Amino acid sequence: MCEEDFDEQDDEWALLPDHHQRTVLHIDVDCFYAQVEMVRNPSLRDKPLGIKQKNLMVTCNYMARSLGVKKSMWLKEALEILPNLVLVDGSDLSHYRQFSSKISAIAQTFTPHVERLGLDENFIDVTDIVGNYLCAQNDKIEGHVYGDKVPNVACLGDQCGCGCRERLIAGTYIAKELRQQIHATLGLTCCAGIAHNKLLAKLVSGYHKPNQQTVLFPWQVHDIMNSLHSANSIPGIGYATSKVLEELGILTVQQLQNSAFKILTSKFDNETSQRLKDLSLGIDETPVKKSGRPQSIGLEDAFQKIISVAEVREKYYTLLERLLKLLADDGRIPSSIKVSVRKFNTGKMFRQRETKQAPLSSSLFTQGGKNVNEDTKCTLLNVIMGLFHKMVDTSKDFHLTLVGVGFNKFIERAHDSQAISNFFSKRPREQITRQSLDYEETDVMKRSKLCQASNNTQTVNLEITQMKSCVSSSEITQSTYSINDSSENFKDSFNNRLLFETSKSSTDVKYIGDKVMVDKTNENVSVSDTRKDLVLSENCNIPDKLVNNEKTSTQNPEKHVPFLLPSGIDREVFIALPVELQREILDNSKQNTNVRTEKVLQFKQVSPMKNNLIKNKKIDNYFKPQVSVSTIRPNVHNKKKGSSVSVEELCGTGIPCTVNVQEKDCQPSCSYTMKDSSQIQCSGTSNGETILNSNRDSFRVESSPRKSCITVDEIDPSVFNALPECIQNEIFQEQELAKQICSFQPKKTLICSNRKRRNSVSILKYLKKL
DNA sequence: AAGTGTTGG
DNA sequence: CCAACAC
Ligand SMILES: Nc1ccn([C@H]2C[C@H](O)[C@@H](COP(=O)(O)OP(=O)(O)OP(=O)(O)O)O2)c(=O)n1
Ligand SMILES: [Mg+2]
Repeated sequence: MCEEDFDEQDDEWALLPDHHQRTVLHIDVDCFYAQVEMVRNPSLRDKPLGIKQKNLMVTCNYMARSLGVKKSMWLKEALEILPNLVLVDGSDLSHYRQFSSKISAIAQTFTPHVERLGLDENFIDVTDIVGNYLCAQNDKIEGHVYGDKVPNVACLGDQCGCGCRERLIAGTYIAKELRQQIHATLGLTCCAGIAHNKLLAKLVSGYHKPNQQTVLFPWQVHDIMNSLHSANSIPGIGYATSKVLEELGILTVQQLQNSAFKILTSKFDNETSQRLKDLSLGIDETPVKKSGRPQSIGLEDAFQKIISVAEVREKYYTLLERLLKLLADDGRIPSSIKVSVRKFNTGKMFRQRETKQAPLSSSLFTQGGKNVNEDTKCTLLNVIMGLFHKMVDTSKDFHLTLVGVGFNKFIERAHDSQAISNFFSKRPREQITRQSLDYEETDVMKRSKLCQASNNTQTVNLEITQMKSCVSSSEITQSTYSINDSSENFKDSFNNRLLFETSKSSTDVKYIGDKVMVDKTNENVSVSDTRKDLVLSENCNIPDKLVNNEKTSTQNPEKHVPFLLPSGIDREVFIALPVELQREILDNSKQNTNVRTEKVLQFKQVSPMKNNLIKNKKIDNYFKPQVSVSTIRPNVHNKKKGSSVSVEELCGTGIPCTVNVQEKDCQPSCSYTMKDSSQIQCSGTSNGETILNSNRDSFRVESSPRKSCITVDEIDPSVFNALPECIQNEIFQEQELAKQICSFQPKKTLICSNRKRRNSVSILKYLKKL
């Protein structure tokens, strides 16, 4: 055991002041897959429901849980406990993905700082909007306070004084509103946790389930951390780490809190040791990182046994066909493929998978457009089988239990010269390529007046929620939340995308008590029939005063943030834009830079250990990137003259390198040392053009004078709107980059660009308003 | 364990 | 490329 348990004297721990500057929400949908299935088929609501994949019941609804069934049970096991368990196959994730992206989209109407975790969880950093929800003179809290017996207790005294109390209380209003919107829009209930960092928000969100929310104040951190038992109940400490901790005699969170630095560093590197300690104390400075589009798209298939190459090929082919569809929907081009197998293990199931990757030529995908041709399929299958043979010696017997394929390292689809002729002609919207299927393909909804409505209405039984319909057409037929006559108004013929706000004829829905009013173009039509179960499910507990709301809605913030569009952006145009662009417009208009929120990362994520011994003295460690990529670009310009060296990316390319910035004769000059030790040199010229010379590759660099920072409102909206989505996207990327650079240090400005970006730069000048 | 996804070394 | 972690 660890005899140094209470040895806190060694000052090797970096003892940081624990800040409470942020307000972070974590939301987690209740029994996600099961709820989605119940929304899709309401007759399942009053039955114990399990969702299965193969022989596993991945989740089940709360009724089933109350009857003794647990998440992640074997089907067999679950049926023994509950023979009349209703089962729905959940192998097809597409419905879950759709709902998932809509959840994130709703969160993104509050703030862009939304990080997805799996399909049903989101972290939301609401620090920059809590100000809009601060209410004078009230201690009223929405939902539970950690440790309370009943919800809505008055706030205990402020034991901190830094303002976190007010911010967190404001956070409870945001969480409440967000949850209501998710419910009103999608029919899903969820839990929320409100705290000053991600770890605590996540931990606390699970304290009252289902359909409830809980806030944790900084002075309760000690309590909540000590209420945990085994170390691996901390998110981030998984199986492997806790096994190693066990070897050190560290089993509980408390033991980890009291562990000595030296003990941990005997098995983990310094960063990890510090991170583990911090986690045990509830300290977590990791930022809420905006989730972009997925980094990988993959499929796998598990089975009892496969022993012939023919079967393997068959399996891979089936997966490939499905995967290519997902890929086409995504719209990007993968530059790498990954193939995996799981071999049958006689003994334990150590060593789960093996994978092999191979680069892919982008030309495989640039020809047929969306639908890859048969040749490509064939080529890919051959690549896959090639990789397979690297893993499995087929001259001997083999026994596989899983095969998988995935694409990664995506690049945006290039737009070639033919596109330029189309820039100024209006193309039918249908021809415009869709950027992504998933969570980028989301909707923006208007929320501003909604909570005001609820503020003014105190007499109804249920809190009023008024939303524009935003269910997709496919859901309209299935969801009880649908509105019969809404299809025309809400379906965007463009790419089958639904808009939350469209024309004047959009339909408002009000949920009032157990009745629903449909308010169409200001003409009230009451709908009474099937709407009852629409309001709030009778099977779900509805605590948190969703039901008896008395005055709670008056506690909602007066101030709300409506969408303010930057000048020059027409609302209609805005709405027609892909969500990604909408978001960027909103970002830009708020003058947000990533730098503010995505601060220097002081702690890396828990990292796995290698051979149970982590190097901790290698000089290397001191030169690992300390900042997230998005902060790097601006930092380049803050570098001191002379020879400051740090790890960077090669401006905007994502390629890691070491940058050495110097200034000679007022011209920026820097050299980049790439990972493979190759060198890229660059020096500025007076005409604003810079060419990078590399012994490895050629990079085109444009040193951008300030005037090239073109903002969207310099572009005629109608012209802009007529552009293909992909070009619009580029322009925004360009602007984003320009904005960051302009807002930092225009003095030394280097913009590295690839070919694609150069195109969009050159076309910008044609788009400026006269 | 299904089936996916992200990240750090 | 893989291990570790997450849902
Ligand atoms: N190992 C896992 C864990 C989860 N999921 C899926 C099924 C769940 O429905 C969904 C969300 O996971 P959660 O852990 O949040 O579980 P639930 O949402 O189902 O239940 P809870 O109400 O406890 O959040 O992800 C999965 O496929 N495999
Ligand atoms: Mg969940």
